[in-house]
Amino acid sequence: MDRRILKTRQSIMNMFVDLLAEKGFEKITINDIAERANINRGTVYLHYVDKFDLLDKCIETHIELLLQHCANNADNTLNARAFQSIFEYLEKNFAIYKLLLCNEGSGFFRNRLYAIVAQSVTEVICAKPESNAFSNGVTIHFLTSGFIGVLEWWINNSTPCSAQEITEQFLLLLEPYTKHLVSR
Amino acid sequence: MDRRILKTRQSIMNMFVDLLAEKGFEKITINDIAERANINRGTVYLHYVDKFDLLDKCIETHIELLLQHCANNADNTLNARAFQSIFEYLEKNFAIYKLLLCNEGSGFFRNRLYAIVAQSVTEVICAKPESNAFSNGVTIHFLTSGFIGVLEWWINNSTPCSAQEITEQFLLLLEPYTKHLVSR
DNA sequence: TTCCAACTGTTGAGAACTGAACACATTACG
DNA sequence: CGTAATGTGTTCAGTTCTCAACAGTTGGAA
Repeated sequence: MDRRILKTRQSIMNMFVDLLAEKGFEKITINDIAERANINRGTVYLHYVDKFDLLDKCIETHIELLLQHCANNADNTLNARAFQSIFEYLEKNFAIYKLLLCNEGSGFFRNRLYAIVAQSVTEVICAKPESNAFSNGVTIHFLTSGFIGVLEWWINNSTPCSAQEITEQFLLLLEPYTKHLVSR
Repeated sequence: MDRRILKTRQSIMNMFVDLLAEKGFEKITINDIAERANINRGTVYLHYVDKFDLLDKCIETHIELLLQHCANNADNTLNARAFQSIFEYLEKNFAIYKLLLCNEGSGFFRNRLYAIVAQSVTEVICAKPESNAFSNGVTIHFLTSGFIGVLEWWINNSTPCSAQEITEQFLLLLEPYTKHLVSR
């Protein structure tokens, strides 16, 4: 891709996240973003239709980065390493993900993450021979919701424990239900 | 000016100074600069004919910035405030000016600065009624050289004292000769 | 209310930058 | 020695970004 596009989008996204932290989504204007990013106002519209679209794309990008990080650090999507990888990445980029998960985005980010996690869980569970459509649905959403809940709690409370500790705790909780599902 | 030009030149200059500190002028290639600045190699040639030209323009730019800083902080070019302003600016941008003054640039920067200072001194001295072409020449170059010498010593020894101290010391040295020239 | 300032979203012409290619020079290395 | 690798400086068609202008909307102060 043309490096101008990459630079422009990166600049816009970064300044957008900064502004999100400073004044909240409502009060952000396209002018603000353009000014901060040192970019012509019209250029913003070449990449995003409006600031809602920018928020969407921003969330999408950070979901992408999160998944990419996991793919690099863990072979499977559902093992101890993968979980810890997620927690570590969120910890490292705490400021951004705190914003996306809680204050702003009004659930968009959570929903996207939920869908992705649910998909991964589904793949693991439905691969098992003793699968049953109904009980599977319950299990999948129980596990997914549980995981997202832990994650939100951890971020909302400003990572009160280390990534390793939360991973261990979470795996401990998971064990009784899914001994045969999650590879350690 | 088109903001793309400003951004491009700024990026090139910054990376150039970084590389200057890292490997020295000789070993820098246009490829290095383009890569670091995240810019197409050809674009470098749109702004600078080669790396020597880049060094020239770099020096010129930093001379410009130095003068601009002085203009903002002191009304006259030759008073106590102006001198301190220079020392303060050099101190703040120590890394860059150390490079330009000493290691690289092989005297270009010094010469440019010398000319500018000499010009200022000349204007002050020749405005005095008792001016005399010959003795003026001696005085001008004695004062200019003295000032540049102090400045080089201060930078080469990594600013061994504060900007205020060096200014005071310098003005003290200056006093006997130019009591009637320099306004305090 | 009216007015004013700020923001939005769009357009067009033109400038800056892009990648890719080119021929040529210099350097490193078997 | 040859030759492979790396760097130089230039060109070109195509893309992105810029500035300036536009009409329309919104929100707050007089």
